[in-house]
Amino acid sequence: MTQQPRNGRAPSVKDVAAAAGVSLGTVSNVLNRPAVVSTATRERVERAMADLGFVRNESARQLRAGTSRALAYVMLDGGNPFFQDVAEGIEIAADAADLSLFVCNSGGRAERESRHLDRLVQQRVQGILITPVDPDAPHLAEIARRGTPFVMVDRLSTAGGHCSVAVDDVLGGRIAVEHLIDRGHERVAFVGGPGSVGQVRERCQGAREVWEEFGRPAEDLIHLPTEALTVGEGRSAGERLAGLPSRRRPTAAFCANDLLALGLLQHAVSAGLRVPDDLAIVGFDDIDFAAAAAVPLTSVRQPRQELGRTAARLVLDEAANPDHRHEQATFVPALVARASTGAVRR
Amino acid sequence: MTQQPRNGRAPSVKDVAAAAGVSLGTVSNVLNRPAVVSTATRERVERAMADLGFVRNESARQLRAGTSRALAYVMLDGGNPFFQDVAEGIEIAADAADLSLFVCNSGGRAERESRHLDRLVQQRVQGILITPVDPDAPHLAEIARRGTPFVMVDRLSTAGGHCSVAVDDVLGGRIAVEHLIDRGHERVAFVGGPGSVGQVRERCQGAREVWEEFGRPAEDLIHLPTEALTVGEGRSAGERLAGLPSRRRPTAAFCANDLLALGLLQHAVSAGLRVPDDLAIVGFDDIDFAAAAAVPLTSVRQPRQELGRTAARLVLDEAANPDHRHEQATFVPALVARASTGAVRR
DNA sequence: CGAGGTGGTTGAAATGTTTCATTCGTGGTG
DNA sequence: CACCACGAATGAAACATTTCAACCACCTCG
Repeated sequence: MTQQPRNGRAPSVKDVAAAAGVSLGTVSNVLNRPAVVSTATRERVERAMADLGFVRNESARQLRAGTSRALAYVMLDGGNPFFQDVAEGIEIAADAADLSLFVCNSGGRAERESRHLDRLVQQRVQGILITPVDPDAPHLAEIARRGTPFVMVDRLSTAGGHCSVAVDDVLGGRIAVEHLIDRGHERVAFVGGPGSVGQVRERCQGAREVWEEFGRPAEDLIHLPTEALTVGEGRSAGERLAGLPSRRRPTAAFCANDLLALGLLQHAVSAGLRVPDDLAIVGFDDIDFAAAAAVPLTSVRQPRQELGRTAARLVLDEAANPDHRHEQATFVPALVARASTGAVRR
Repeated sequence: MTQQPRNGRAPSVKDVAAAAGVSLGTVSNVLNRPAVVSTATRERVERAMADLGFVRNESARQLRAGTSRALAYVMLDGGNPFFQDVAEGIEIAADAADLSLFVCNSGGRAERESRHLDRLVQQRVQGILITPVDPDAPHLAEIARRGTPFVMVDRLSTAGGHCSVAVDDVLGGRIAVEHLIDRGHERVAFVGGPGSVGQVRERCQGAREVWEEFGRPAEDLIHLPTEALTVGEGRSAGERLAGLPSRRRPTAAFCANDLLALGLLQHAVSAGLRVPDDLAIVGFDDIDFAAAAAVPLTSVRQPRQELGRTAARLVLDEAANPDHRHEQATFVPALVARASTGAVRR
C-alpha cells in the first residue's frame, strides 16, 4: 500500500521489474505462470507490484493476444425490462468466463446499432450478441463475413450463417389465444406492431392459426396495430379499443408484449372497464412488472435469463472451438395465468 | 467490397500500406490527418482499406494513446428502470463525445462492484461513473488514488475528493410528505429500507422534518422498513400495513422509490383497498411505469437523463481538463401529482 | 570428471498504431 | 543557376505486454 509519488504515468511491468531487481520476463511469469517462478522472487515481485500500485494494461495484453477479453450485447430496447433480464443472463455467463461485457442499446434505430457494431469490431470483442433491428440488415452480414462470432438473440436465424437463440413465438401466440378461447371469449383483439418486427408477426400468426383451427370466423380476431411496443402505444390502443362499437368490441386482448398490455390495462381501468370481467388481457414476456400490475397480468413467459445464458454459451463456443457448428436454440414459452384473464380468484 | 481470402489475421495498416504501395505512416495519416495527404494517394489508400476490409485495431490505438476511448457506468440495480434512464443519459453524452460506454451492474453486491472496477481500471477507461453500493468503500478511494476520474451518481460526495451528481433527497422527502399533509392525511407511513442506503435515509429524514414542522406527533409517521427497494418488498410492506390495527393504520404511504410503491399499490388493490380513498400512495423517481400503473402513481420526479448527462460531462471534464475543479451538482426534485393521491380526477 | 538434466531466469521479438523528425522532389524567387 | 520554401511521403521509435528459445547454475549419475 505504500506508493511512489505519481509521476504521471501508470507503472508498467518494466517499472515493477526494476523495483524488484528482476527481468521483465520474470514479472510476466509471476502474472501468468506463477508456478514456474521461485517463491522468493515471486514474493519480491508481488511486493513490488503492491508498492507501485501496478495494474495490468489490458490494451497491451489484447494487442499481443490479438483478441480482447470482452463480450458485447447490443439490445433492441433498453427501456424494456425483458431485454434487461436477457442481459443479466448474459452477464452471468460472461462473469463466469471472466470476460467483460459491453452492453449497448440500439433503441430500435438501425443507424445507432450500426455505430455500436463498428466500435465493437474495432475493439476486437470476442463475440457479439445482438437483438437486431432488422435481422437481414447488411451490416450484420458484414460482421459475420469478418469472422467475429455473433449470435442473434430473441430472433431465429433465417439464413443460418450464425447461431441464434429464441422462443417459439408462433407457439407463444397459439398458447395465449388458446387460453382466451378456453375461457370462453368469442371476440379477441390482437394488439401489436409494427409489422416490421418479426416477433410481432409470428405471435400474430400463432394467434391466427389457433383461431382458425377452432373454427372461429376470421373477422372476430381483430388486429389493433401499434407503432411500437411501448406502454404509451398500449394506452393508445386502449383508446381505440374502447371506441369500437359494442357490437364489434372484443372481450379480450392479446398483446404482443407486456408493455403494450400494461398500457392497455391502464387505459381500460381508467376508462372504467373491469379487468378481466369487461376485458381480459394477455401479455407476452412475463416481465416482473406484469405480475406487479394492479391487476396481475396473465402473460406468456419466456425464459429470459436462460435465453441470455445460452446465447453467451454459444458465442463463446464459436470463439473458442474451431469446429463449432451453428445452432438454432429454440425455447418453449409457457402461459402464466393470473388475474387479468380471471384465471385466478382475486 | 472485394476481399482478400481470409488468411486468419485481420489486415493491419501494414497490409494496407503494402497494398496501396505507400508507407505505413501515410496510411496512418489518411486515418488521422486526411488533409495532409494528396488526393491521389488518399484515394488509393482508401480503396486498399475497403478492398482488404481493414478495421482499426482499437487496442493498439489505446496502447499508443495511453488511454482508451471508453467510459463506464457501474449501476446499482439494473432491474430498476430509474438507473436505466440514467444510463441512457450517459450514453447520449458518451455518444456525442464518440466514446464507447461500458454499462456494468453491481446488483447491490459490493464484491461484484469491486470486480467490475478492477476490470475497468485494467481497461484504462477514461472515467468511471458509479452509483456505489457503499460510498465509503475502500475500493472507491483506491480508484481516486490511482487517478482514474470518477463521478458518483445519485449520491452526494461527502469527502469531496471527486465530483458527484444527485438530487436533493431530503427535499424530495419533504415535498412528498408535504403533499400528503396538504391532502389532509394525518397518519402516514414511510416505506423503505435498508437503512444502509443513503437515499433511503435522506428521504426519510426529509419526511420527518416536514412532519415535525407541521407539528404532527412523531408516532403518526410510521416507519415500515423493507429489506430492498423492490416490487416484492413493496408487496410485503403492503401486507404488514394491511395488518395494522385500524386505529394505527395510516391513510397514506410515502415509498422510498417507485418499485416499492408499485408493490404496495398492487397489494393494496388486491386486498380490496381503494387507492387513493382508503390509501394514498406517493413514490419516488417517477419511472415510466409509475405513470403506467393501473392507478397512476404520484411520484417525486428526478431528472433522470439529465443526471446521467451531467455526470458524463463532469467526468469528461476531469479527464480532459488539467485544472478541473470537483463539483457537487445537485438537482431539485419535483412532485408529479397523479391519481394515487387523488390529486387528479380519475 | 564429463554428460545430461533441471528449475529458474533472461532477452529479444512481436503485436498494430501513432507521432515526429527527416527526407525527397518540385516549383518559385532572387 | 543557386537557394529556399513547401507540400508530400517516409522510417523509426514508442507504447505495455506475452511468449519462447536460449542460457545459466547447479546437481546427479555414469
